[in-house]
Amino acid sequence: MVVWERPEPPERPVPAPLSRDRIVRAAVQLADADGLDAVSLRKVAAALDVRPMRLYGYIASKEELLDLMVDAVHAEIRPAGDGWREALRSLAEAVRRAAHRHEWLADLLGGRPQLGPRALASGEAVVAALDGIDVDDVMPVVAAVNAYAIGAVRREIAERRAERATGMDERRWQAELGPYLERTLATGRFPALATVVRDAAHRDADETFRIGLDLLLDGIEARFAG
Amino acid sequence: MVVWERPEPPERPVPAPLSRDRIVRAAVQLADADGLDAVSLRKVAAALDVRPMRLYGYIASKEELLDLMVDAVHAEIRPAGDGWREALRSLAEAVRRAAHRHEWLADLLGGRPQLGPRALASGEAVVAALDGIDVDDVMPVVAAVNAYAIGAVRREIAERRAERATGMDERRWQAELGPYLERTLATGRFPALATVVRDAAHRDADETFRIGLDLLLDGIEARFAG
DNA sequence: TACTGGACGATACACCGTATCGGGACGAGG
DNA sequence: CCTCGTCCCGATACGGTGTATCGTCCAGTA
Repeated sequence: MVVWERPEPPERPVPAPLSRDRIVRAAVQLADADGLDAVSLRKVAAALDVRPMRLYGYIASKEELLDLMVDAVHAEIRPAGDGWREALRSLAEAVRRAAHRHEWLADLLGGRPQLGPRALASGEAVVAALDGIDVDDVMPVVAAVNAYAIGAVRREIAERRAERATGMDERRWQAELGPYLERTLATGRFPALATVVRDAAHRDADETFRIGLDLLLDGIEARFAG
Repeated sequence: MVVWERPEPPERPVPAPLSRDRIVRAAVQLADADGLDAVSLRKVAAALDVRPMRLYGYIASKEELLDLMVDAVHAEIRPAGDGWREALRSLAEAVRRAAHRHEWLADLLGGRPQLGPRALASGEAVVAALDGIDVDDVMPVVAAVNAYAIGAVRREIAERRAERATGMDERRWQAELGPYLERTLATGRFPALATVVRDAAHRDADETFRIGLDLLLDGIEARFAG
């Protein structure tokens, strides 16, 4: 059959150009939109118009994909500011801001060692800013600030989710947990707790985070940079 | 057929007596032995010689089972000691010890609000010990120590697992991560980090945890109990 | 005794991560 | 240029997950 009347071959779907970067971006997008549970290799593959097993050319397991996602977000975590104190504070606050932008980060933070290039770059930046501190003290100090940031952020995100889950309202969890807590405290089994909840000023999340961070930084200053 | 020659009905397995407590104990045992991934409703049910759906009479979802597991472990977390400082320190160290006994706890800590009776009892005990501190400052202080403990413990357990995964050896991760880190630091892209890793004294996990905790407690003391 | 309401849990569903291995692309040898 | 062998890709399949559904069976009542 001559070429003039021979039909073109069926439009073969161009194999979607793929890369770790594209895969990770798709996964992050899914997680941002619908939470970490929405990240499955099948869904990521579908978002890229690709069959699932194709991904295994770029990653060895789902765990690796999660590691890559965390490292990708570390690009947004760059300490800035003059002096060790500002560097540490901005590190902690950058972690918190990143977790606000990507709530799923709270589920992953601290779950596995972060040794990707962007995480190391964050570490490099903060360690470099700590040159006023004895080299033997740098690691414990950074570790402490990191630990605080991770724990505080997890707690904050967990609370935010619990509030959202019980009815989408902002101030009071009306549906379940609020009344449960009130009832439980009213039993008198937790008198000190009840007093604090009743009488103490209720701080918002920003303030709570800042207070704890300041306490830790004060302690560091007194010990190492006095 | 007369009863004399009619066989007895097949020995029906006595329906295993069940309770939340038994279910949670079985789940904790599975998690202690083989990690959190080994906890599935099917495996828990099998351990209790029961069909999976039976469990839904006692819990509404797997998430609730995990909440119950965390609360059960909180029975081991009781702050002790005289004065607010000792109470906070022993709280943090009790969390850490619990996570050493139940590594899976690190995966769950801070992931959801802890409002079970045993978790509240821990909170009650520590808040009661803080009566020397202004009522408005109690929550932020406890939250800060809790945040630090959660973050530090997660980090520590994550590292321990990474070491174990790369070849079961204690001091040096020979298989993968160690050499990777050395190679990466040798590139010169992270000079400050490389200096610290090369020159600084390497602290063990106990010491690292204690240092960070002391820093935080110092900061609290300076601000609120001075 | 006959009926009925409700609780229980076997079955089934939708989905997961990934091991396997058939088939097709491609390079080498005749 | 054709054939054969190799290797690698990815469709298929497997063994698992959490839990919705709804048939079955039993207890309680009329």
